[in-house]
Amino acid sequence: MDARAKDLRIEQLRHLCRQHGLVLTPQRRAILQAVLEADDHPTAERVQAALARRRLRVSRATVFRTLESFARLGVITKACHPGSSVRYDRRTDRHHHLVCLRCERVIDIQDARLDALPVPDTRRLGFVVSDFKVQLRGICRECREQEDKT
Amino acid sequence: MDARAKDLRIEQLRHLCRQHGLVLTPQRRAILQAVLEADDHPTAERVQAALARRRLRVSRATVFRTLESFARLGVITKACHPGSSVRYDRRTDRHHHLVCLRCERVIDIQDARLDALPVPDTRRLGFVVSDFKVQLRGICRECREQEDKT
DNA sequence: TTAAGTGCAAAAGCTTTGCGGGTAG
DNA sequence: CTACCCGCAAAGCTTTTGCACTTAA
Repeated sequence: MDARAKDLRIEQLRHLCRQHGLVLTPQRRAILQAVLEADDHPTAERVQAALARRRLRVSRATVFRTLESFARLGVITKACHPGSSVRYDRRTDRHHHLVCLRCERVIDIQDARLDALPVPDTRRLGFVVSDFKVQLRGICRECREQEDKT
Repeated sequence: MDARAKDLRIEQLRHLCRQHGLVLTPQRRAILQAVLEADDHPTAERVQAALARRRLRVSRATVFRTLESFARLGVITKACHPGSSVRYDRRTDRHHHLVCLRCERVIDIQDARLDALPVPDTRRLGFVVSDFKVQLRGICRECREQEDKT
């Protein structure tokens, strides 16, 4: 993600914080930056590790609390995945995911034809759809190469 | 799920076990039955609770191990979801999900037009797609009603 | 019979919570 | 000033592991 886009997102965060009576602390800013720099749908733990690499110590509790509140604010989203720890996605725009069933990696893809899919009517279920996402499930390159060796 | 369909799935499990040198133990059979009877993409813990309701005591470790190996065998699948514990799906056929962003509930839907989606070419990424699934994200009826109260 | 599976208990990993002290606005 | 936020540490979940005992085929 380029610097310009990152600045915009920080600006957006500043706005949302003001709007919701939250303080834009250095920790919050750093956590958002770390997520924006990750393209691998990181867990809280990986976000903390990325901060540590930059010599920023932020407590584990703060990382968890902050990511959760960012997701509530809509600055970032939660990625759906088959594993067992929450993963966050820096993207809030429409895109789709390749999900590796072996290593549980999640890879972003863009595809105009998928964006145009016909959203079914879910009103009779009382479910209000705000967005959609296509998951293409399969095996990633790395996992296939690993397999070939055995 | 009707009795006939359940029997077929147990038969399928027997086959797969034989094929992979696994023993079809009473625990494994009971765990599969419990998953087949659940329509809510249960966690390991909920599967164990369902067994307990039927007065079947199966250790936690066995439930975890077994669900994991069922998913590897392809008797059941793992559901992708935004939360923090693994959830299993009794369905192995193509279908789609409504995901509630508030309570993280996952609801199955069937839709022929979604089934007919144009799958993009991911070969240049080295990713081999075996299946796909559409996630419609939004807020479920229960969560909206809850919200209206406040 | 005997390889494979299970239960148990402990360890390991993930997430939340309560609280006292610190800080932005 | 004052509400909000952070770090810490402990508690609460979820999942895995090692090992001795049991059992299905």
